[in-house]
Amino acid sequence: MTTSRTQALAGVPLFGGLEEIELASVAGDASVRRAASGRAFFRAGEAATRVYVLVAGRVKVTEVSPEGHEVILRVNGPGDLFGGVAALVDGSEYPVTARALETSEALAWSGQVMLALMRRFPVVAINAARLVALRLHALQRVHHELMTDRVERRIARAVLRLAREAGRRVESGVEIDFPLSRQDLAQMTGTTLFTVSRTLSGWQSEGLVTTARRRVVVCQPERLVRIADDLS
Amino acid sequence: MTTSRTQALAGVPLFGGLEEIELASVAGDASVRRAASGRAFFRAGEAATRVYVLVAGRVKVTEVSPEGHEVILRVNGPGDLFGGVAALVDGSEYPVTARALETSEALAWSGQVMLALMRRFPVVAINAARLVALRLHALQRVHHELMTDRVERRIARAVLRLAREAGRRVESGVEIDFPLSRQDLAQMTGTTLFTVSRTLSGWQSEGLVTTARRRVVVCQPERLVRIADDLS
DNA sequence: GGCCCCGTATGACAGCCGTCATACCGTCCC
DNA sequence: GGGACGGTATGACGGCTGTCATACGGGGCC
Repeated sequence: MTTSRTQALAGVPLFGGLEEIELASVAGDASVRRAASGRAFFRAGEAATRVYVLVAGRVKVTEVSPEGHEVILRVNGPGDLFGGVAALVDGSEYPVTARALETSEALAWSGQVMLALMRRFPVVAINAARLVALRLHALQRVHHELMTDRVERRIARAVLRLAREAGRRVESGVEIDFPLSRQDLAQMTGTTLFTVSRTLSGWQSEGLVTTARRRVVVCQPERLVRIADDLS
Repeated sequence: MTTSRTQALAGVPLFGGLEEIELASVAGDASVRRAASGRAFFRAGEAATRVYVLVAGRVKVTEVSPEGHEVILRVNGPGDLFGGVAALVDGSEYPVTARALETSEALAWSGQVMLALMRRFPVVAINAARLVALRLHALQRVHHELMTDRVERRIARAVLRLAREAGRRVESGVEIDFPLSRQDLAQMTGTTLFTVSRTLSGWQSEGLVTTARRRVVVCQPERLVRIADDLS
């Protein structure tokens, strides 16, 4: 029971630096949450009561504006913290929605319990600060790209990032290992599904990628990198 | 000496929850850093050795891409943490540049000392995680706007934010209390100085704002809010 | 006081890309 | 197997806004 949870927490960055016994104690305070593909762990606006660490599956974190525009902020994989630090602020609400892209499993702690853990094991609080900072830096880079780069380059960067973080080797190249629609890519890169469709079509006809329904395989990463980084 | 530093730290969010004696101890570990207008506390790429808390003045945090495009990520005021969490990661580099917009003064701790403080006072680490999370959420909102909103709305939002965070009441309205050029606004909103100039000119001729060299005064905030929020 | 430079203003032009319309196709579900 | 639906493809059109050129004016520095 708890031992399998403890194993799930080994190697999770949030708990790096804890002894095994401490890890077991942390695991003992956790509850298991599962979400089928398409279901939400939590939605924006709900009371932020829990902190999650993803154990298996994949979770997309999205934000919706009052006008109804939805954007994808990131896609989390196993080991990632999410729902994170909103839950540490009393009475706050989740600012984002976390939705399973495929059947997913996470460990969860209430904000109160996580705060107690952090006071008991300061390294966990330090890790949390670091992790959020890394996420901030990643978002700063994407934000910078959005400000200064054309659409094609932004899509190239997004595809390369996803291939790096969630790629699986297949015979023809590296496949992005979860369902990814044109619309999803558009919501990550600040463009429209039409432009993404056009761009991927172009790349496909030149052999850079092969695509199918909600599938993308990167065949020639180096040419994609050239699109992403070329200083012209 | 240390007592004046201690006073400077009272009310700083990073150290919320510390007793006065503890605060004095924290202050004792700090060194004072000053930067004249236009000088940098640190630059992107330098070894991230120090954590700063701004005591007086104003600091803009910018990021430069390999192509040389510079964007402004935020403007910090007194009490704000900056250079923050990069310094907690061993051997890391600052991902951004922090430059004084006016003569500024900060307290600084080495990353090692700050880590020790966090282990001794876990609440400081928890505060740090919260603060970085708040900054992340703020950037997420701006990022969302950049993806979905037109330029005029983005500029309106940026001006309103600055007026709220760094506004000073004057007879004709609320003046943004530090030098702010068209170029600065462009680098905050992902557009060009030309478009900002055109937009502000339009607003000025309609009486929404008055402008001068690196000066912006918001005269009719409610009409600016309408531009920022109108669902049309 | 005068010069230089930075910041600003404004017009002309073009092109990236958003918007809308239409059609195709694979998948799922009865 | 057939229909419905969600995802994709592609064209036409237009406008927001980036790019470039030019000019002006106020501040600061010698």
